[in-house]
Parts: sequence; C-alpha cells; structure tokens
Amino acid sequence: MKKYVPVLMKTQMFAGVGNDEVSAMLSCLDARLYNYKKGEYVLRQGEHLSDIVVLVEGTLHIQNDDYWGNRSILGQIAVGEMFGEAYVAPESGALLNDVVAIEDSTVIFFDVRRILTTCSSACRFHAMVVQNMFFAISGKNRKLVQKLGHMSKRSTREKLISYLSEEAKKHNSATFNIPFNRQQLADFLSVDRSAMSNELCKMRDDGLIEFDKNSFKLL
Amino acid sequence: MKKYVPVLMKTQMFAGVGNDEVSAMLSCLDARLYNYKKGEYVLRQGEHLSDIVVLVEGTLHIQNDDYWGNRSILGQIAVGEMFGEAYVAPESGALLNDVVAIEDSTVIFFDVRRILTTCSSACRFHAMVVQNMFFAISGKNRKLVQKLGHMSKRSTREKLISYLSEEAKKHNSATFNIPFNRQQLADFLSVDRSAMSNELCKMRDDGLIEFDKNSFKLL
DNA sequence: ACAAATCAGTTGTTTTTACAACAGAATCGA
DNA sequence: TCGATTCTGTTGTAAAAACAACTGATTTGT
Repeated sequence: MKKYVPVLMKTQMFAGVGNDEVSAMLSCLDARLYNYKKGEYVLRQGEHLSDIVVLVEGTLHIQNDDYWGNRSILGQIAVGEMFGEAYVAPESGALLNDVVAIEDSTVIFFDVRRILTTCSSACRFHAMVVQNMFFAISGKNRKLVQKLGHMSKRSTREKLISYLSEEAKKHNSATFNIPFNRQQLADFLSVDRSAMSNELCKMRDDGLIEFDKNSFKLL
Repeated sequence: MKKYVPVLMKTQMFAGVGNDEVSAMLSCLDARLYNYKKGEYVLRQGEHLSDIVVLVEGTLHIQNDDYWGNRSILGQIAVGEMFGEAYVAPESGALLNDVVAIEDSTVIFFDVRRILTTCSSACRFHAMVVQNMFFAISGKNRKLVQKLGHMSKRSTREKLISYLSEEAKKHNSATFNIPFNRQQLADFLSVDRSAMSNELCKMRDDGLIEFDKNSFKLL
C-alpha cells in the first residue's frame, strides 16, 4: 500500500496532505487495496457500495448494459481519479453500472463513514480530506448541472447558444477559446458533428457569432 | 432566526438533529438570515459564493439568461430545499445563474467552511450535518449522472430504452411503475410528448415493451 | 519536405422529431 | 351525476437532424 502513497498525494482527495500524513491516514480511513486482471469487474451492477474508490494503477471503464443487453461505455477512469462517490449515500440504492478493468489495475477502497467521521486527533489532516471530497463532488455537481442545461435544449442551435453563452460568462468576455475541437464539442452536446458545423455557419450568417477554429466571439 | 428552527429540522441538512442542537449550531455555523421581497434577487450571475443557502419561507426560481437575453427557468426551490452547494468550491468560479424570489421569501446562509470545519465539542451534531450534506450532494450527483445518461442518447427511442432499463434495474424487476405521467416523462427526457407517445406505441408494436398508464413491462 | 492523418465545412438524401390539431378515455369537481 | 378538465394516443405536415460522402486546409510524423 505504501507504494501508492505518492499517487494518492496527487489525487483531489488528498490534495494538500503530506506524505507522512497520507501514510498515517491509510489505516484510519480503513483503506483496502485490491488488484484486478484485465477484464475483471471492480464493481457490478446491483451491488451496494459504501466505499469511495481511487484508482492507483491501470485503467477502468464505466459500462452500462440496458435491459436488452446493449452495452455503452459511459466513461474511462484514469490513475488518480476517484469513483463510486455518487452511490455511497445510504438511500442511493444499488449500483446501476459496471466498472471493469480494461488493463491490469489496482484500486484502493476507503470506507466513506470513516472518511466522514473525523477520528481522534491523530489525523490532523482528516478535516482537509473531508473538505477536498466535498469540494470535489460539489464541482462535479456543478459541471453536470451545466452540461444538463445545454443538453436539455431541443435544437442544435439552442444547445450551441446555451454552451457558448456559458463559456462567455465563464470567461467574462464575449470573445473566448473553447477547449474542444468540433468533434469533441459535438460529442459533448450529443449532436452530429456535420450538422453542428452546419449550424455554426448558419449562426455566423445570421450575425449571431464569429469564429475561427477554437476562438469564438458572440455579437 | 429561532422561528425557523422547526423548518430547518425538516431539511436534509439537519436530518436527525434535534431542536436544541439546531438552535445551538446556528451561531457555530455562522447562520445569517435575509428577507427578500417578491422579484428581488437572492443571488446574481457573476457573484462568488461561499455559502450554502436554505430557503425557509417563500419560493425561488433559478433563472438563466443567455448572451442574447433569452431567459429560461431552470428550476424552482421550495421551502426546506438548499441551493448554492455546487458553487462553494474555491475553484468553482462565479455563479452562472440568478436566483430570484417569486414571492416574499426568507433564506438562511451558512458559511460552508464553518460547516466543513468541525468546531469544538460544543456541537456534537456537527459531524452529522457534514454527513447529511455530503450524502445530499452525492445523491444529487447520482441523479444528475443518470439523467445525463438518458439525455445523451440521440433518438427518442434510445432515451426511452435508457430510462426504462434504469427503472427496471432500480426496481429489480421487468415490471414497474414510473413516477411520471406522459407529459412529465417527455419533459424529463427533453422530447416532445406526442412524438414520445408515438414512439412508445411503436416500441410496443415491435414487441419491446408493454405498458398501461404508469405501469411498464420490459420484454 | 512530403505523405498520411486529422479536421472543418459543404451538400444531398433519408430519417426523425417537433408541432398542431383533434378524439376518445379517464379523472375531477361541483 | 354531469360537465369540465386532463390525459393519452393518433395523424399529417413542416422542420430539423442524422447520415454519408466528399473537398480542401491544416497538422503531424518521419
């Protein structure tokens, strides 16, 4: 376990916590290390979870199979990222997705109750971890709400307007660069790339926006 | 402030905390009470927030104006609900929405750092509040991810398949009732009601599902 | 520097969705 | 109970998006 302390130190969860403190907290947080071979399941749909999990080696996929067996990959988890935090609330019910190792992987499970219940003064940094976790989920929440705001628009143009307006607000300027190329933006907004490209040009023709590559200007 | 302790006790934030304890914690959490007349802004786009806010009287709307001034109402906040929790992380940047009182309203602001930094032993229930907050936002997260999973599907049929599959998993059964009528389900999935109704019937004709009112069965 | 790969825009066709308008069934209220 | 309202399904039409295929521009790697 000690081997992975440097990895843990770089995670959001342990941001600002020193090497020795992380080591000291491992037992206090009931950290358990597990290895998975490529193809093995880390978490299964239907299971109940009361741990927050951090990937310290390898790569994982979050997968979803619908009732008729169609599989879709919802996301990829890279080293240092945490998952499971959305399912740890007592009332959250069973997991609805699978988490699978797509290469040999190692994860560390942390009991959420041990995280949230500050223990003896032995771990002075415990409160810091709680804050880190809270802000991490809070930030995730914000991103989800924002994305949902765009996605809930019916037309491609409305989605673009929603997204671009928000970027302008974030940058506090009508001119800004976006962190996506066209395909990525289309994927982000769940629309067809060529249709979106087409719509962007129409919006330019209508005098709503100007753009050049990743640089946009709202008029 | 004391007047609203019974309201606070019913909130997710203070679940399981007794009357006297809530009262005692108000100062420890730096609770500040504000009144707003109908039409006044509780929070404004562009502001920075480091408080979690609980509505104790009235009704609020979360509004969003795009760059060209088109307003959309993202949601309504009822008595006992909290908001702002997605923006309290230090790195979250400015608010992107407005919160407006649509009738005379009263809210209580709680400094998030005071919540997360457990104080002296005076408030034994402080840890409980931290847990409550954590689970609340974690649960919100889960709902958002799930909804996003449906919304990211391109066609109405795929959205329905995604939603119905998930309901089946939740109920652990191929037969279940949904908590929406047709219009509400259409709004939830951001599609047209009549088109959705049409698609549901096609899915029935294709032998995928059976349904009667709110009761569905996957085949 | 050059070939290969990636990226952005364009066009035409097909499919899907939104929209509007309506009808029958179910529900609600007086 | 009766009228009004709400809910659900149906249909036709218009609008929009997806899809496929292609072009030229830009970037990348050797």
